[in-house]
Amino acid sequence: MFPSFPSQSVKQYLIDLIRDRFDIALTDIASESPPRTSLGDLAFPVAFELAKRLKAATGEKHNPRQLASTLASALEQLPGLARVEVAGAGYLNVFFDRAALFREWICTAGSPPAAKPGKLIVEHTSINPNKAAHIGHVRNAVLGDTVVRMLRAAGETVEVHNYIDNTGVQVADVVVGFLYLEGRTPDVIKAIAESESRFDYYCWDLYARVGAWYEADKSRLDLRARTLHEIEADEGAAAEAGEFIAGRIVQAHLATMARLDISYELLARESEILHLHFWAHAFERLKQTGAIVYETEGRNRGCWVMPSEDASRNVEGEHDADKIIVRSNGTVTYTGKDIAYHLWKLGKLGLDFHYRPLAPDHRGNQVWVTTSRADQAVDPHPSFGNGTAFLNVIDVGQSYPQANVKRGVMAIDHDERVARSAHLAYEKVTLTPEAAAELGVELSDADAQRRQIGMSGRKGLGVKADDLIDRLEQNALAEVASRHPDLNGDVRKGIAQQIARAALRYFLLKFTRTSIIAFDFREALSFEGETGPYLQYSVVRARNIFRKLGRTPDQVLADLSDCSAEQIEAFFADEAGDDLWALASFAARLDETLAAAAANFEPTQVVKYAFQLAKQFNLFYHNHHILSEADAARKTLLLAMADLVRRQLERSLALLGIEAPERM
RNA sequence: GCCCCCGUAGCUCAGCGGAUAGAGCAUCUGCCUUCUAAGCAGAGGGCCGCUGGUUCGAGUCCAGCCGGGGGCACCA
Repeated sequence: MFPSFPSQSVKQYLIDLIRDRFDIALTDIASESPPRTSLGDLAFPVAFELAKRLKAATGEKHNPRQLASTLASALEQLPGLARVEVAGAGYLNVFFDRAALFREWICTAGSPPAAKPGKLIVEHTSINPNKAAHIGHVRNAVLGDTVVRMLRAAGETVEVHNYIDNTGVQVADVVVGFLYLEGRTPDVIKAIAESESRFDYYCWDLYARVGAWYEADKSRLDLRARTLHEIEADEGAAAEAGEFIAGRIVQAHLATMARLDISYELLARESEILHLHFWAHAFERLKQTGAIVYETEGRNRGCWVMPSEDASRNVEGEHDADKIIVRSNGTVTYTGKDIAYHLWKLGKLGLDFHYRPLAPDHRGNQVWVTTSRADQAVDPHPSFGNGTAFLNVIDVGQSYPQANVKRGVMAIDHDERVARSAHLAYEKVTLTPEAAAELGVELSDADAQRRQIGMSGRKGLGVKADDLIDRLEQNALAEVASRHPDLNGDVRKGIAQQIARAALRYFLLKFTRTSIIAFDFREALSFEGETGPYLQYSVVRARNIFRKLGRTPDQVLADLSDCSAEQIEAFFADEAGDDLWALASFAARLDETLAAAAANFEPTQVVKYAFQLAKQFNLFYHNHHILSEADAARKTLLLAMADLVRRQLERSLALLGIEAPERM
């Protein structure tokens, strides 16, 4: 148990009360936070709803205010409440027993939530392994990683996958660049990787050059097709080069993500899905269940298609709503392969990968990667797959194929737990014209008129993740050095890294998933205002109070038993006491915030809560100089407040993948 | 043509059907001999795109429209 607001128990009591008194069955009732603390801790507009339901049931009109008043007198019997008031046109405002709740919050130490059944498989990052990661990829990874942290904190078992498309067009393009544009052999590519300090940056540039090279002579696209085929068949120099390049770039991506405290349990590679014939198995299943049908006539003649739920949408001359899974030439589409992969995720394929260990991650946890070679397989390995649902963090542009994948999987396994599977779609990161200019991009007139410019790996246009993190760390280091000249270099560097990580993660999470982020350097590089470092700073301030005091929070909290209920009551009594209570009770609302955020897969809700809590804490810090407080009991209570908020703030930050340094 | 997302302060964005719509940035004004000013306080700034509808109550739900972005392959 962590400190929490007892809104659920009050709500349930009201539901029962209404059922007994009025014979009206409400499954859930709305509650809200009153606009001011003086109006109470919880408000229920339930009397309005009740009046409506009573009128529908009996035909009689009821005054909401009167109903609220009836409910209020009954509700006051509930232990833990100080009083209940009726306000406005019929609001039921509940006031908690502050002294009792505060003592409870201070004493609840916190333990993990009860484990929920099943296993969620979260796939995120999944960057094409052919070039350095850019800020858009980082949004994906930070979002996915944060959702994983939230789900785990909410009691879910989560397995984290990073899908490696090592046999796709993008890898093929870089292979074409090395083999044909630059005329390298696989051995020379390996030598370049050794001599270049940033192989991923080299590939970034090369990929852009290949795009222009195709553009200059379209017949070169034949090389892409040939290379892609060789990679898929695992033959020749192209396959060797592709395997090497993808492997190296994946290492670079893992290193970049480690800087943001992001890691994975399994890297699932597309090459295995091909070589281990996942599709052949899935094909049989899909045919058996009738999920796909063979077309003998019409536009899709000779194809296996997944019929649209709504056949009327197949209009002559328009796009076909049926999704082709196997082409008339017998080859399978991406959607088909992805259905096979997702059937594996749910343990419904009847086939498994082989696994081999990769290096441990930055926290020392073993990372595994799939392999198609039985001789490379290492046993024992953790049990991968067999999930009850999958969650895919993929940008919103993939909504249509993702919907088709889920449809295909559900056709075979329509378990309600599987139905929880979802595409966690998020919008892209674009560049402001200013940011593009700073990257040295020449804008066309049309682009200059726009408010945002899309990033393009193909054009080499984008903010590289490591460049941005470097700048953040550099700026943070300069700030730390000026504030703490006494600290040694390594400590300063460590603090700067924590600050940089917080700034970037917070920046990417403060926008809701559906909001396009127009990347602006000034905003992203800021450490002031609504930023990650602001939150860290709040925690550091709270810790500094105890450091200066020379006692630990536990020692101080032991003193709390010396405080009488009357003293705590008095502490929260007057107008200033209302403000103190507002802070304490807001700090107790993390769990309900987390529950809502996890249910919506929306980290922004935690972000806004944490920022709000930090802001309120900073005001408290400013208004109450704790260490100079003369009244011993009051000082103890102020310290207890500071520690309660600090604990909840640190928990909130941990959900966001942010740690507060000891000093900053 | 169909589908999805967005439209809220000068800018960037929050806002579970509920009480007087908020924050950061920017502008202006105060506050460092104190537990760190990466901070705090204050001021100005809003037909919540438009029009209807549902509701005791709509920025929030529904319909239509306007504007911006994305999607609708025998590509991935």
